[in-house]
Amino acid sequence: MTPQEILREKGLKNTELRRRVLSLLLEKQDPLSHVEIFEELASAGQALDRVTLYRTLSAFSEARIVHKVQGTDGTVRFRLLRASSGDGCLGNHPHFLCRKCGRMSCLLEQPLPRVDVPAGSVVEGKQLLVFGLCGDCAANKKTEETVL
Amino acid sequence: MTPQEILREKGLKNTELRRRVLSLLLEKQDPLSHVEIFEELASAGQALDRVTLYRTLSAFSEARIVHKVQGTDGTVRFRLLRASSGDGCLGNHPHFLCRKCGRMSCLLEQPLPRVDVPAGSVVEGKQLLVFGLCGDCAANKKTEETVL
DNA sequence: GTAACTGCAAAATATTTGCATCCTT
DNA sequence: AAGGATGCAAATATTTTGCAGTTAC
Repeated sequence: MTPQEILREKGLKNTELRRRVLSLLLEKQDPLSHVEIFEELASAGQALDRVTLYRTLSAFSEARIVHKVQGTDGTVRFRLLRASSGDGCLGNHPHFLCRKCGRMSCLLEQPLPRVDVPAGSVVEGKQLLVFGLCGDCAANKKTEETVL
Repeated sequence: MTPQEILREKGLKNTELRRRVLSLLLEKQDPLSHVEIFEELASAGQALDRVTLYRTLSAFSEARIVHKVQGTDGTVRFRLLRASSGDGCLGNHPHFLCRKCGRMSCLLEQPLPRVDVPAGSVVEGKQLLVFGLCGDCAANKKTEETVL
């Protein structure tokens, strides 16, 4: 799906910023933070307002174009959902967060476990976050230690 | 374990604020946020500095007196670990967060699932957060809907 | 034309740092 | 006495709100 198609389907206006954010999310299939998106777009040259980006991401989240993933680093990240993502991503899978480089990735193939909650509680969703070092950072760390 | 004993065991100085924070965490066995702790102690009458509380909670976290739980609401909460908690809490269990009242509770009896990560990654920990409505809020919500 | 969206200013919130002072050990 | 802990001021970072002007439809 193209950015235009996504926006049209959700009844959101087809503006340049929104297209750019969606293009970026389509390109990088991992969850991206507000800051990552801001810097990526800003470094691509164009002027960009943080406030508008906040509102854009909220709008996308409410329209269920993206899902929000809360990292153990305190930062929320956003990733495309469903058809838009091209991989049928529903958001209901674990995520991996590298504490060194801060990159988050989806562990798409794995299910979330069933969790029993106290009687009377209503479960609306769940998030499973695994953190540690990604392959790259684990490899570099080894190198650093060898060097030192 | 008493606050004094916990502090002594970890080699932290036995100050009044620290004792008060630990007493509170011992009393309420659920994870509490910075704000919750601040307000609870402040409403108990005594003067209290936010900065000191931040530093106190960091110190507890580094000393592994507490563990940090990141909520999907963006707020970190703290709970006693191990012997101090009286229930052998190691932090490695799911948590439930009520999106209405904001209370978080530990689902102590349940394990965290095994998660496969890409080859080369190093797993240091994981957090499973279930969110929705707690028993109280679910019950009240029903009432509200009936009334309306 | 109209509602939605944007961009700027500013407010509100959250967290961190520096430093002088105080207190526990 | 000495190092750790505190409290205040201030810097920094993050997110939200208001509003006037602009744009997509």
